[in-house]
Amino acid sequence: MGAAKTAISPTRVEDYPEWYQQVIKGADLAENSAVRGCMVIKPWGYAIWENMQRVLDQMFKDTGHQNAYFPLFIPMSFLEKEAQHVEGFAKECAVVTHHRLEPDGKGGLRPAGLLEEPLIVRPTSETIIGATYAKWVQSYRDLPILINQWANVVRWEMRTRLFLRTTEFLWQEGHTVHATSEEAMEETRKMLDVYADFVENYMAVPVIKGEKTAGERFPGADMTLSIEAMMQDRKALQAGTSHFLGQNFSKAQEIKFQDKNGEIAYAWTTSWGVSTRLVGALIMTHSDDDGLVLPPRLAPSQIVLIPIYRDEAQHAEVLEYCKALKQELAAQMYSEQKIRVDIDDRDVRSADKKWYHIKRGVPVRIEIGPKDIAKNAAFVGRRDTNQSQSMPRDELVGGIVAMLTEIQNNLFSRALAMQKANTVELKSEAEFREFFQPDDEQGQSTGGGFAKCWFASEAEVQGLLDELKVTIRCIPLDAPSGEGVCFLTGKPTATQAIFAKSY
RNA sequence: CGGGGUGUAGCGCAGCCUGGCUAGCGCAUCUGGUUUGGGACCAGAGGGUCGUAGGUUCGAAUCCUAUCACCCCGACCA
Repeated sequence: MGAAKTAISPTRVEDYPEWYQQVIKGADLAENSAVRGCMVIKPWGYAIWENMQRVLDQMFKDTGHQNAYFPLFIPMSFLEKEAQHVEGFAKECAVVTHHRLEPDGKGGLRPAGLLEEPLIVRPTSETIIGATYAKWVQSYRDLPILINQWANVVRWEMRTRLFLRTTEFLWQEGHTVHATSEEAMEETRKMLDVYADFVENYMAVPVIKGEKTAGERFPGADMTLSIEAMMQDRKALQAGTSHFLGQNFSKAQEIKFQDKNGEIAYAWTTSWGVSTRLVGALIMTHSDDDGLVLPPRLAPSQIVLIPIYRDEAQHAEVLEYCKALKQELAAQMYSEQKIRVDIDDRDVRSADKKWYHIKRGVPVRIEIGPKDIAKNAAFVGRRDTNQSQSMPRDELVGGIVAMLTEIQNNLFSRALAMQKANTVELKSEAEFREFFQPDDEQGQSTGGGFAKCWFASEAEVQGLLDELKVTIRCIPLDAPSGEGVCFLTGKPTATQAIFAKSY
């Protein structure tokens, strides 16, 4: 066979960033809006996010958290209270300075009603939530506070990309308060585990759990944990973070309480979040040159039935058969829910329908025509392997749960194999430079991969990292604890980290 | 904010340098027909203040001036 025609152009190898855009377009997930840097999330993309939300929300509740909602606006003075935090976010804040519009005399409008104190559109809510918690906490009996909110936030980024980095994005942010450092630390770790569990078992994206170095920490945190995933261009994507905030915010905002001994103590806080960026991670981990590939557990539609017919009489017969088959499939449980089955009965050529659903990543496609009905069979296509075959109807109905499970597992193991194949241990500057060298003259596909390296000091390696556009992703929680030798300076060190190019 | 670029039909573009008939092409859309187990073919149709404002000219998508918007590279980043 010659070069096969792909549904997405360019291919991943030809131009990865452009391929990513085209997958989103082909799957009809989202599009750019009239507002710079902000996206419109379309129904198919939003349905994926809703599935993510549903699963995560249950996980949060199962670990003792409740949902609440805090304001979109934060008084500017709140942000000023935690020095590191201000510094981290000041450069990317949307600021509301007026509360009214009036005619400008030239047929247009102009802002009026200057606010006494500017309001910041939340880039994250530590400050407004902390200020609220300060009022709620009096006694050790009020602790812990375990709250999550689903919200939108705004960060005025210079360059945006659909799902990966947009000016406004959707996320959840958990904010908790604890009486002791140990308890807050345990919460921080627990929520990282929840994220890792979700991303690996639902999104089928393998991750590395680790701790951020001081230079990569969340502004105002004592410790930041993250999960890092490898995309198909071998770049790293931070998929979730969990922060141990120590007493920094409680001191800045007076979150204090009387402990069992009657002493006044500052509380210990945490925060943790994942965003619509996860949709980007999903796309870049599994999709291929024919478009989106969705893991069954998160696919809005897990199975699509495509009727094939020539005339109205056949149409009626085939549709009848599809409806009955749908009922049998949809009655079964997969991943604690009824299987999501749709019949695509649109007045569109069947070949077009097939490609439509391939590009949208539907895990299982079932094509039904008169010939299949005669054999009491169905023509079944799997999106993960792109293989299709005729199956007896009984076998299909009886084996559908196993098939969905197999697809889910296959996606994960494929991604894990990819990650492992591109993770290496490097011991010298020469090896390091070689590893992160661009693959071609245009500098395309420059991912390199994950490099495990011993290093002695963040400051000492910074120059090299800037030069190669590499960052320290994390110090893996399971990193070796012994003594090593810094790959750059040769100094002895106890720290091994993962270095990678990143999004 | 620095350096480059682009604005022409829903989308993608040509035309501009060297001004000239009714502003074109591909995809998409609609109609009719032929097709129909695989991303169809033929014929036809609809759809444009050529980013905006001003200027030069008998005549401007094309030349000049101003302005707006967007894109790419850099600093920032879930």
